[in-house]
Amino acid sequence: MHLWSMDTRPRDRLDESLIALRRILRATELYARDLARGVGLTPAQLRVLQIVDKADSVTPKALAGQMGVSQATVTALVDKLVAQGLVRRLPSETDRRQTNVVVTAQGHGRLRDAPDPLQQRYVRAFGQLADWEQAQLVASLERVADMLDAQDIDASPVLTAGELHGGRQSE
Amino acid sequence: MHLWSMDTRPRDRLDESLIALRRILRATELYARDLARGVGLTPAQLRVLQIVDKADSVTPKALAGQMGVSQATVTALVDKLVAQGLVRRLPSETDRRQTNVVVTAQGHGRLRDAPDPLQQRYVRAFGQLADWEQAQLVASLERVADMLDAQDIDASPVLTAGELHGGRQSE
DNA sequence: ATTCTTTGCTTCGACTGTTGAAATATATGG
DNA sequence: CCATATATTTCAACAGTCGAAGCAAAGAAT
Repeated sequence: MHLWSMDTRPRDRLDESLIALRRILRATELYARDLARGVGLTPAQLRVLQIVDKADSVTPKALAGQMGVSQATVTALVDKLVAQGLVRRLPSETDRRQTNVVVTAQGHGRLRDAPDPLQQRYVRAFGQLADWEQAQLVASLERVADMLDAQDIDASPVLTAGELHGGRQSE
Repeated sequence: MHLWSMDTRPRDRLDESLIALRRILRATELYARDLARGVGLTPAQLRVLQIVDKADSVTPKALAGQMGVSQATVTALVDKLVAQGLVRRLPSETDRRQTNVVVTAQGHGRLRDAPDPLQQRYVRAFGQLADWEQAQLVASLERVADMLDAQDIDASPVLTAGELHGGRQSE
C-alpha cells in the first residue's frame, strides 16, 4: 500500500493511533449504552449479568475485582438485578461468608436478546476479513492491550464465548 | 463446519480480538479514573476541560455532541468546572442564545498536570516500536475503529494535537 | 475454647453523571 | 407581530460510585 515516504513523521503516527483508539473507545461506549437500553438494563447492570453468566457463579468480591469497582457498588448492582428476577443470591455452602450470584432462567432469557456489546457490528466485519488480516489485527490489538494495561490488571477473564477452556461444570 | 487449519480457526481469532479490545477498554477506563482523581477532577469533568481546551471555545451544544451526552448533562458538568474556576461562560456576540465555554488560566494550569488519559503509558511504549510496527499498528487500529463506528458518529474532532487538517468546520 | 484478627458482604450517607420535560431567551421567517 | 425553531438552563428523579461503619463467619493465637 502507501509509501509512507515524505509526510509521515513518527509524531503523526502517534496522533493517528491515539485518534483511532479514541474512536474505538467512543464507539464502544455509545454502542454499549444503546444495547443495554435495548434490553431494559443499564450498561453496568448488563455487564454484571454477562460476567455472572459466563462464570456460572461468581462472588461479589470477584465481580468487584473484574469490574474494577468496589464491593459496595457490586452490592447495589446485584440488588437491582435481583429485584428484576434476573439473578439470585445463593449462599455458599463451603464458606458462609460468601454469596454466589447466579443467573436465573429469566436472566438467561434476557441475555439471549443482548449479545455482547461489541459483537453485532464488529463481528460481521471481522468475519469478512482475509485470513492474514485477521491474524494481523489480533496481533496488533494484543500489542496495544499490552502497552496499555501493562501492570495492575487481572483483567480479561470473562468474555464473549467459549474462551474459558471447555470445562463447564454442572449448575 | 469445515476444518480449516487445525489450530487457529477463525472463531478463535474473533474471540482473541474481542478479548484484546476489552483489555484496551478496561485499561483505559481505569487509567482515566486514576488520572482524573490525580488532578482533583472526575473523568467526565476532565474530558470537558480537555475538549474545551483544544477547541479554545465550544458551545454546550457542540460539547454534548462530541461527548455523546445530553445538553442537560453538559450544563451540569460545566457548572462544576465554573465553580472551581477552571472554565468561564462567555456569551456569544453573534447569537445571544449561545454561550461559549472557555478555559481560564487556572484551568490551563490544571491541565498541565493532566496529560491526555491515554498518553502517559501508551506513548512511551509506542515510541519504542520499530517504524514498520508503528505503521502496522496504526493501520490495524484504524481498521478496527472503522468497523466499530461505521455509521452514526461524527466522533473524533477534539483530540491530542494537530490532527485537524481536513476541514470540518463547526456548525 | 476464648479472644483477636481478618475476610466477605451489606448498609448508609453523600456525591457525581445522566436524562427527559419544562421553562427561558433568542433567532428566523412569514 | 406571530409562530416556530434553536440554544441553553432548570428541575426532579434515578443510576453508579465510593468510603466508612456494621455484621457475621472463618482463621489464628494463646
